[in-house]
Amino acid sequence: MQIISRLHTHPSAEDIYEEARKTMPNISLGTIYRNLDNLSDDGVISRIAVDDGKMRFEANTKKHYHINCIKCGKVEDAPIDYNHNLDSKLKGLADYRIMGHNTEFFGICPDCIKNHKL
Amino acid sequence: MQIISRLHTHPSAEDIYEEARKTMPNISLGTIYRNLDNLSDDGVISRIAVDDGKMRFEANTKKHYHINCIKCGKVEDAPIDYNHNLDSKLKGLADYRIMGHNTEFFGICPDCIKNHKL
DNA sequence: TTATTTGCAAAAACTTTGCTGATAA
DNA sequence: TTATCAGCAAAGTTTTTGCAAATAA
Repeated sequence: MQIISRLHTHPSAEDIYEEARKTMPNISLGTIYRNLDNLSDDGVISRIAVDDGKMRFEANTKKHYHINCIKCGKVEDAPIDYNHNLDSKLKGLADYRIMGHNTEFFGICPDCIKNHKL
Repeated sequence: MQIISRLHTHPSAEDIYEEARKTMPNISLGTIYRNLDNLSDDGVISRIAVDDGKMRFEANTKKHYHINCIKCGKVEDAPIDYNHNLDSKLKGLADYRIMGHNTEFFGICPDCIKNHKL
């Protein structure tokens, strides 16, 4: 938990594992996944699904959006508020019991623009 | 391509494989993945990342949103328009070169509400 | 013939699970 | 002591890849 709070990088399980091993060299990846599951079931951390196939985690459980660089894969918080209004709007249009939404912006980050990476 | 156009269910690679085997019994999953990659690189189909770990595909390449049932996993198009304005708004706030966004609603579908599945 | 695509099987990437021993209550 | 959690390794799921044979240009 301390590790996730400390990292502001939206780490994957593997990232957290690497970080954890610095202080607990014998910890296993299975333990990381199990604790990540427990923490997110308890609502203490949140899971982020990015289009790159791996789950990411963060300590910020407040609803907010992310922005993902399609070149380097970096994920950051988007500087824009969660639109609760959108959920209300959809409630009137769909027969679903709407519980929320996730919005993920994609684009090219300043670093990759500067390095004109392809 | 015909298969994806015909199915309106946002199928996964596995779903498309099952469907393809009905007419081409010897087709392999590797071929499905390769063609799915080619088609989406060419922009003829689009990829949808849902939080359940597998990619889904659809023939509709027009920007739109999805709604995902957290009980049965079903994915449908959300009856709400893409908000181009949101991209413009973020362009003024972030140093990213914004290319678009994906919004995925989550909730419980009518069928699962009716069957009060847990 | 030359280039492209396929089937097949193996491997890769990410995540989950079973089991035994360690730790905590 | 009894319940919970960890390490380890095996297995599960989804996706990618190497290669020789088949097909298309």
